Amino acid sequence: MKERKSISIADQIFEQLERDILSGKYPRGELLTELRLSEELGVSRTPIREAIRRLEQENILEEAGRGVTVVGISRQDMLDMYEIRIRIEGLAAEWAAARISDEELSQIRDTLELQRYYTEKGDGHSNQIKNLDSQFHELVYRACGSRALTDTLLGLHKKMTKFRMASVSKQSRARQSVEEHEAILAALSAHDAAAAGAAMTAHVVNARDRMSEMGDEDARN
Amino acid sequence: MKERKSISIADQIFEQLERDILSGKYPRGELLTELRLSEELGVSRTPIREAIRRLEQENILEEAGRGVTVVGISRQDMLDMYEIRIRIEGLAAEWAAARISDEELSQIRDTLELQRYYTEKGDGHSNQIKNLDSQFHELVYRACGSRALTDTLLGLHKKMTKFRMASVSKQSRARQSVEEHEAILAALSAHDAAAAGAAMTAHVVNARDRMSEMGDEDARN
DNA sequence: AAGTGTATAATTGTATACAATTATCGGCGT
DNA sequence: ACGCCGATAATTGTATACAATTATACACTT
Repeated sequence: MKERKSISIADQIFEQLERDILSGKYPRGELLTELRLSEELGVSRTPIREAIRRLEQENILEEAGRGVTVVGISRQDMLDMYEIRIRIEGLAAEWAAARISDEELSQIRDTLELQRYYTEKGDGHSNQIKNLDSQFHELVYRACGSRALTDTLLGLHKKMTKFRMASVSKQSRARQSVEEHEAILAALSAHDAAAAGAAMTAHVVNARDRMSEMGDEDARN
Repeated sequence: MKERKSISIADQIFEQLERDILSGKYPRGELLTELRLSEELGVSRTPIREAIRRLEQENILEEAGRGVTVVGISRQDMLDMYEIRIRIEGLAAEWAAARISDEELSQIRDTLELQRYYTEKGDGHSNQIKNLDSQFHELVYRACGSRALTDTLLGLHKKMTKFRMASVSKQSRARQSVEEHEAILAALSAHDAAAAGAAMTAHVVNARDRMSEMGDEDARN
């Protein structure tokens, strides 16, 4: 009955540092040393080291002779990631349409239903909506049946969702997002690969355009 | 005068394990434990652990309750990675064409010249040719000016070049590859983004087709 | 005053000890 | 014979000790 996860300290540190770096808490260029982090976080250097190595592997940190420096991601990185997703996320939807199971379809349906519910309910649920949006995309990634494509998209998506506050969207935009998700789900349900790909690509293009239009006030590189 | 790199044991272990896994030395599904690896490789568990964490981050290993299991990559993964590259590697060439420096151009030119030299010289240089081919692509990635795109493509490319013996190519094909590289370089030199993108995409398409045609005899999943 | 060398401090790299968790095996009861 | 249960072994997680490396500061020389 006890589904013990037993999250290790190293994993927690990794998640926390990743979040703090991508959200901008640690400014780009900041030097981090193992000793400082281990004192700040109250654990030994061992789990810190593991977390740092993993973050280096993700190119979020980079070694700097002594210690590591924060690389993080910039607004431009976000736009570039959209350009990449525009070119391959439709492919994931195409492949998913061809092979998705009823079980997977109903998971997506449930997720989307919740998203619609919170969106119509009004403000105050931006966090739930954000998480459900992420879940929708990740379910499609996993349904595409290609580990290479799933991994690539999951990696990009994870960084994007954790970036700053990840664009708090207005309700009008949230409604549009739900509609686009519904179009994607319809095409997936019909196993119409071309339609699913086109709908997904259009959706990502819209998301990019929304971010492009959004404030440039955040000048921090 | 001494450009000391001081490669740590952890880094060496990482490289070695990555190579051995991607080349198929460790069969998919094999269970690896820290103790076994530390005994086999004659080092303590600490550097082993770091290497394992990094390989997990690359989705080449995955945790398995006790120990980690080898995931590696399959022939199908290779084909999928080609599909991804077909859709984004042209973008890297486009962006590179717009901003590449003379310094970067001459590096690519030098690399290509060597590749042509070894290719014409005949067989017995497949290793050099393979490395120069990798170098060509990676120079373009780095010239594109986008960390997100560079990282994504480097990650895919690294896995592909280390896969099995990475397709020992016949000389006829090697010549064709040189020609395609020359077309890409010409477009980059002219700062013609559209031509560079088209040439690069065509090049990756050809590489995929060659692999598609190549033997299916390797049934190992 | 500038540069060089050396001592010193700070930091990372590696090994090991120990704790905690999880699997495995054998015995016991039914 | 089958399944449950506990002891034992195997394995990972964390901390710490120590070695090795690298940066820093300071004195000394020219």
